Amino acid sequence: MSWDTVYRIVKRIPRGRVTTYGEVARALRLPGGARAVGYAMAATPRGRGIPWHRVVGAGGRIRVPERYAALQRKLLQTEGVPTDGIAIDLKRYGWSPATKRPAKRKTRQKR
DNA sequence: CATCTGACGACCG
DNA sequence: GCGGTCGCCAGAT
Repeated sequence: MSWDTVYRIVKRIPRGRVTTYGEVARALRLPGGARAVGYAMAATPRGRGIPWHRVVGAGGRIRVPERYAALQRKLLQTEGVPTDGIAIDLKRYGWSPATKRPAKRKTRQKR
């Protein structure tokens, strides 16, 4: 596996939603590999359509350096994700990469 | 091959 | 709730 796998998942994050490093790592069957995911995100090339800003730390807390945190919060707010508080409400804006099953969405998700 | 590092996570005090 | 430690994985040296 490589970071390409991480990018693939990150790119699937719907607009207006966020996920955590841990979730991505779990989706890759790498529990505990959240760190590697974060490292991958740090090396994420800009301009490739990779919504890196939709990946946050556990609990929806921002885990990026200030210089990027400001931009990330702004981008998220632009997408409709309130980041004013200490953390993002994952219960509402969280998105599980492993649960991405829009196949038969009989029960539509609330937002 | 041995070590260190890092946009992490779970635990513990 | 906050800060420190340990364990985790992939890459770079």
